[in-house]
Amino acid sequence: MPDSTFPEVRSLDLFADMSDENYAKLMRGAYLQTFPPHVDLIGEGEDADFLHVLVSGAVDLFSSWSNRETSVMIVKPVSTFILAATIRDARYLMSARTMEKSRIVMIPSQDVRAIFDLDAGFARAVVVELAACYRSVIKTTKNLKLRTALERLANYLLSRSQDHDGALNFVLDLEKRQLASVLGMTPENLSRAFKALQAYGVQVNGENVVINNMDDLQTFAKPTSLIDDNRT
Amino acid sequence: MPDSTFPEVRSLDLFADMSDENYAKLMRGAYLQTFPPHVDLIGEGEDADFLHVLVSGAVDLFSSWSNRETSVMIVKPVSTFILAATIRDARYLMSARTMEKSRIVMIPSQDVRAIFDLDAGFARAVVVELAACYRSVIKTTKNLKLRTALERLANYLLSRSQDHDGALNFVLDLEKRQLASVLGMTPENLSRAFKALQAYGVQVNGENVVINNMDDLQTFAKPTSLIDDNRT
DNA sequence: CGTTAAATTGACGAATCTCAATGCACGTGG
DNA sequence: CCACGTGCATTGAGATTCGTCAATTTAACG
Repeated sequence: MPDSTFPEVRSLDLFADMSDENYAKLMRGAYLQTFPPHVDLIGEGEDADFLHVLVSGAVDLFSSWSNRETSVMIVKPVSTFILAATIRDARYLMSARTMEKSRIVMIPSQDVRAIFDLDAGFARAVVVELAACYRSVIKTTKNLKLRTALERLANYLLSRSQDHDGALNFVLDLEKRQLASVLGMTPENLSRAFKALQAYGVQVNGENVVINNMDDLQTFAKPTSLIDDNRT
Repeated sequence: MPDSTFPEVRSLDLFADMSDENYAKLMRGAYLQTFPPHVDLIGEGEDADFLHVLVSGAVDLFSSWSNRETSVMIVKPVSTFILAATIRDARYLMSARTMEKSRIVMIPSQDVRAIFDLDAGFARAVVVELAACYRSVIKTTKNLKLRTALERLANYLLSRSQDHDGALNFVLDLEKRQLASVLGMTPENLSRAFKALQAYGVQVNGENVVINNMDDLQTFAKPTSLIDDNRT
């Protein structure tokens, strides 16, 4: 609420197209908060009172049922989360916790909905953002239903390699236990999956990954932009 | 293009709030087509040239990878499909085929995007619709990652019971092979799952389902509105 | 009826989870 | 500096879930 209008937030695609006036209105009731690692931010089932914008750090969006828990997605800066619940004035479908020290801007949901009606540029950006989120989750579903755990892991490694400009060695950006949950498997199974990928030239040492034979791995993983690409 | 402006479409939430003028503009380039059963409408990977509105019949949205195929969702009238690809001017992530004889209105994607910018009511409706779709897919992901196939089936039956006003017996609205694909299992596994649910008082005869002991089934299935509810 | 596709059943194997034990890193406090 | 937690990762053994293949039964429809 102070003078600062959160420049990192302003430059987000979601807010870039709106008028200064409406942006100011939107941020009037917002506040920036810093959280330590491993702090619960949101519990699934709660009302979506705020749209959250992750400015720095990392947030785990997870869900529980019947003593089981799974990580649905990991949010990296700078991006928003739980936009859909805010729009629909509904309950959160996922819980959220910080993975590292994180700075988060919280914008009252009712303000988001109000400004949405006032600002066509913002409305357009929300739609484009939501459509991207939707497509991303569809890809997750296809990944889960069409592939085995080993295939999901292989494609995950190829994706990370792409993120590093196609590098043949890189560092995992997630704890293995986290990665296992994201990929829909147990940590034990992940360990064995890494070993199984040795047959395709993958070496893993701690958090370091080396792809010795990109062709072999790609032949096995059969990546496709209709599942693995984060952009289109 | 003719006089008819597709009243069934007009009354959809998505189009209800827009001006007559903009609705007319949107429908200027649209056309209604009737398809026989089991006709391919869309192949994944193709450009999203049209927003589709299913007026009657049923459409299967499915996806293939590496010789495998899975049904991601079933579309029932009256609703749109592949709105997200239209909005983002991207390629379809899913293929579509008719399950029965179906009437479908096809609206050029560029018109949808153009009218979106002109009509705030339409913009708002698109966002609300997309947010609902997003939340629905999140629930699908949770269902897949947190539950076994048997649990998914049990909850599916409870959902269908709810759809029939809580009736203890009802008729499956999908072929079993289709249902298996939607639930992420093989037809053989579905057969055995139905048998396994006998232990909880479920009787299946052809397409007829009887729930003899709702409490038993609910105790086993542990349904939750954060996964199973289609509305919120 | 006869043809076709779906559904079921059985036998088997692969994929995955669970439980328990061990190993390994990292940080704290002595 | 080292002992010792603590938590994550790994490994092994065994059970469970689930998929595959083949054969059979059932249902649907001309």
